[in-house]
Amino acid sequence: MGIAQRKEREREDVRRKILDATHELFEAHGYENVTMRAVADAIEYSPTTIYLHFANKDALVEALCFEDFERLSEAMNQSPLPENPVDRIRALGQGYAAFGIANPNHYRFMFMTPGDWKNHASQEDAPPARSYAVLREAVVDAMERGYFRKDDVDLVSQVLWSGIHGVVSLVITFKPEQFPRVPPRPGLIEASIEATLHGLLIDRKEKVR
Amino acid sequence: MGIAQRKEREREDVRRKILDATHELFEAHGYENVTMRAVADAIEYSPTTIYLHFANKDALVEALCFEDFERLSEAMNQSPLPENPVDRIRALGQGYAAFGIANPNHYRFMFMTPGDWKNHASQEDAPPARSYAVLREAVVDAMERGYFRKDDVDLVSQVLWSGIHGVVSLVITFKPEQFPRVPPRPGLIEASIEATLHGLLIDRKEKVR
DNA sequence: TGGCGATACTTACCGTTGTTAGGTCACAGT
DNA sequence: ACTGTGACCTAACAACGGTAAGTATCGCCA
Repeated sequence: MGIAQRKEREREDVRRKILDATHELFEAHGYENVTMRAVADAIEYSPTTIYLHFANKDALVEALCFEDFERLSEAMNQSPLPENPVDRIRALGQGYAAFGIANPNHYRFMFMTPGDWKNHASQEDAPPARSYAVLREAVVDAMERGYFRKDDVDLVSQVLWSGIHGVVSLVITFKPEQFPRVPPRPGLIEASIEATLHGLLIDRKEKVR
Repeated sequence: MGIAQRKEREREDVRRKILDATHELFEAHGYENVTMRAVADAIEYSPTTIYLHFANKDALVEALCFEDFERLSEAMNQSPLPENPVDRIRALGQGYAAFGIANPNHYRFMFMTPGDWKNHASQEDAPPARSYAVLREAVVDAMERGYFRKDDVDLVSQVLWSGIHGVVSLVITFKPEQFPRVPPRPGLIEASIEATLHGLLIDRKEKVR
């Protein structure tokens, strides 16, 4: 019965081609300049073929978005994470920021564009929830080990997340070369992480770095 | 010579109508659902008339954006600002956040969408620069009066700005009703401001509130 | 071997978008 | 009264996301 499997494989190949082509177009031209026809041209199929694999453009981009969350998750867990929870939060933030800066168009769609994908994304096992869970765990750890004041874990996690997200999205939106008057300062990412962390730490004189 | 003035006034009236109609459509349906034809319908002119006042859709939205920056500036300076620089930063942050939450579609275009308007926006007297200048001044004040460590003023200003921007943009993107698993915690805005502030303050035991 | 049914894929089209070309028409200046 | 300017509209363009209906290919069973 190798035939059915071969057909399935071929189908998967086309799907992969579509996703890869979309990924590249995304990266090169951003979301609003990615058209179904451009994707079709890139993979050398007619535009309608895409609809055999994805219900519509939203579904296609959503699928791509899910893969990007996987990549983000990898970027955040890439080096072995420090055992110390505060250092771990630092490392997570750095990985997160590096991903966002390196993939601005993807980041923009993932975190700066409203869309229905969130309904699926809020499921327990979805990649977005997993990345958040890693941060949350570090926060729990930091509280248990006395680095952070015991508080609403999600509140503190969201303070940390929104802090780093603010830096990344600001840098993405106001690209230095386009906004020359007050360009994002070098070291802004580190400074932001440190400021938020120090604001959350119980005793700032404690040796954390 | 009242004729030329009357014509100029009429012309300005149409321009105002266009901007007001766009503003309302923006608020009601968000950026991507605002079409030139919808604006034209709203003001009871043909679509082409809009092009007599604005070069294209981008220029129209950019003009609207500038007016929004004025409104943001007002929202931030609405109540008499506290004399204490730290309290002032708090008040500025609250005003900023309130504006963003109340006008998510406008905020999204102002701070979460790249565009060429930034080239104009970076001019000294443009509203975006003015809002930033108010914050910056508070930071200078806070440093001079010993609340903040003396440091790169723009770096610290941007840390504060990106902190509050992160909260606002996250709340806008992940609307609680659409992202039910981990909705933004109540008090997130205040907690974020406080965390960043405490992280920047020289002596956290100092009585600042 | 020849016909059948399913699946992959395309062409042609629909309505809508931003935008432009070209024409109409009122009206102020001479 | 004539003319030219400018406001305004109709009609159309190309490109978009998406659909309907057709063609062709290929494995399967007689």
